Amino acid sequence: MATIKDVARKTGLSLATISKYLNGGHVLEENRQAIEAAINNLGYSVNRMARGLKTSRSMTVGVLIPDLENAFITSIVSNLENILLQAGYSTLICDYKHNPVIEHEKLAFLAARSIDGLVMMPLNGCPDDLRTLQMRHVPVVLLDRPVRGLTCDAVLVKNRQAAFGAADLLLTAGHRRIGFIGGPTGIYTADERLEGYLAAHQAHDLTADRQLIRQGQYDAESGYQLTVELLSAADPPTALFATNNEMTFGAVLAMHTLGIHIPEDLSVIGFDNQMLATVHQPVLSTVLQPLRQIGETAAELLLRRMRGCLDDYPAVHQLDTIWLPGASVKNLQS
Amino acid sequence: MATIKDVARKTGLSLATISKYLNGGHVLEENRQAIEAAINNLGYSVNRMARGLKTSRSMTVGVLIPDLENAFITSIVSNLENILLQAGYSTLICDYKHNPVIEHEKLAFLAARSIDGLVMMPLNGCPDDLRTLQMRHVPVVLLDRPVRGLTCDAVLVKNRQAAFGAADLLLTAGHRRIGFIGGPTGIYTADERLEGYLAAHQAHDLTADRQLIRQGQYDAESGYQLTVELLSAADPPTALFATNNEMTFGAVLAMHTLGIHIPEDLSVIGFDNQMLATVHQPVLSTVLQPLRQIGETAAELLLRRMRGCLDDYPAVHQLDTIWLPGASVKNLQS
DNA sequence: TTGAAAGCGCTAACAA
DNA sequence: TTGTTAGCGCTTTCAA
Repeated sequence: MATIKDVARKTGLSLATISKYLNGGHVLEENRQAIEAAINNLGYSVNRMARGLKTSRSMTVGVLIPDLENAFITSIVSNLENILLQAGYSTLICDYKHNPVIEHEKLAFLAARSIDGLVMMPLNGCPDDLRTLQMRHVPVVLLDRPVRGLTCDAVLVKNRQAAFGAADLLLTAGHRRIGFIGGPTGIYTADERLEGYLAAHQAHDLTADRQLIRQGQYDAESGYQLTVELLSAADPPTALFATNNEMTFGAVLAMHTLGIHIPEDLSVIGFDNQMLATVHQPVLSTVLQPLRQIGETAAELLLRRMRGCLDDYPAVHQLDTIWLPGASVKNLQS
Repeated sequence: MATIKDVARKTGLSLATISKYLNGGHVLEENRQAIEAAINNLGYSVNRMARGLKTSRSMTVGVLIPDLENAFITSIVSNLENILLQAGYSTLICDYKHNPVIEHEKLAFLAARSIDGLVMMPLNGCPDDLRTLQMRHVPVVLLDRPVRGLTCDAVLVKNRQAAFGAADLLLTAGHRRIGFIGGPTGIYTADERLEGYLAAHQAHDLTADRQLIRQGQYDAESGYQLTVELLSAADPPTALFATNNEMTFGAVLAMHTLGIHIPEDLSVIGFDNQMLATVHQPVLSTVLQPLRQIGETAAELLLRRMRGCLDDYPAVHQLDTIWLPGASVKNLQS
């Protein structure tokens, strides 16, 4: 592989001049041409490791996510990557498979990789590890949820508002028994979504039957299981709100297994699973997160921080969700 | 950040000894303990860029795929990553969005990143770029399809056999007009799958009606479009075989839009889209690719090559597909 | 605008 | 088993 030395030799200029050119410095026009010719001729390209060693910047951003097989997540990552790449950064994507042990390991892995920044969708979040990173001036942007006890930039969505909207829509359609398939207590998004559901009931001067509120692990299995439980109970709901991507999948699977027709037998609102929503018959009314906007917001925030701008630190963006209107809600009034 | 020098100073040993320890060399027991103590104490970790500069290995593998939002692909990547990570490699994942221009750009990007190996699911494949990489002794493993005119390791599946099986199943069930939703001519997997379909007809002493064979862009839009065309033709098929992940999605969407019932009105066999297949009512009989096995086979092959073993070069693995039995095929005989 | 030279942190001869 | 040393390719003072 050609090095900067070869370019210097070929052009008769010094290392310093070539380096200056490479880094956008000013060089005499005729030298510029000579350098460019030599570079093309030799097929030279900068050795990133040498540069990184010298500058102690890797031009790499770590991306830590719970699942690489979830289109909801990878869509965000794809948008992130686009923008970071344009700014000259590579992304080192790691997947912790919803496992807090792996989460910690991969965070250590990324930290040892001398990343210049980190975007993370946390489970536990490993606040100590993140704090260490921040102390080394590696900016961190959280996705989807904050980490308790950690001051940090974050890009979130308006979970409460979204869940309120969904429940309100069902209540307004005359439903009084609305099953809620939620995530684990203590998980930020799960708590927020449940609050929104409860607040909608209050707004209608109603109290939700606690029996209708079921909480699982935010995975397809518990979505399935809880739906079966809810629907086979003595006094089943007339509507169901599944509150994340996986649980929506599990819930729909359960309804199919039970031979339940949507929306004749049961009205349904889903969350995030756009593919399922559109392919479902009828189309599933669904709360969608603004994946593109989440990715772009996070990327731009991180880039700003990596440039050293801490103006609005900590910035917590709360984005609006998107309503995908379907035909899975039956109006009981009409 | 602590360096190897700090560890040397703290232990009173030389740089070389520390380096040897770091790289698995033998060191006196008491020195070992001293080194480990110092490392913990200082929070030392190897500077990858310095090491890479010296060894000219980045311990990074490039992964170039057409789409990061496709669970069929990211599932392979996830399995790949697992194994490579265990072997100490990071993966640099790039997504070219089914765009040959971006494909070329990202390949250049990866090449400039001094990757130690490349796993690629090609569109054009950029044989010249890949050849350049190979000449630099960067091993390349192709996924899903070979690149014309390039000698290269590859991990493929038995497309012909899978398509033969699907068509044979429909023919055996008494179907004589089987719509084929295929990919573009010239694309390896598309050609192979079409051949399998045709061969099954031959095996039944039948000739497929050319009107029933439609070829699109392997995307959801053409899957939708071609299905609409096929079903609104004068003499529509009684069965349909969609031959990739996206087209299966498009086809199912089209049937729903047209109000066609599966399998009463039309028998259907899909490809790859496991989520859709299982959530569909009834479950869609589907050809699945062995995602885990593909990822693992590719990772192990690449690791072997990166270790310098070229024993069986070029190795072309042809893996068996998996049959997901559903209830979407109606038997016309009974 | 250009050049000389030091040194980033590490590995790998080679010598002891 | 341990230590000395050169140098990987680059950036960046500092001086010219």
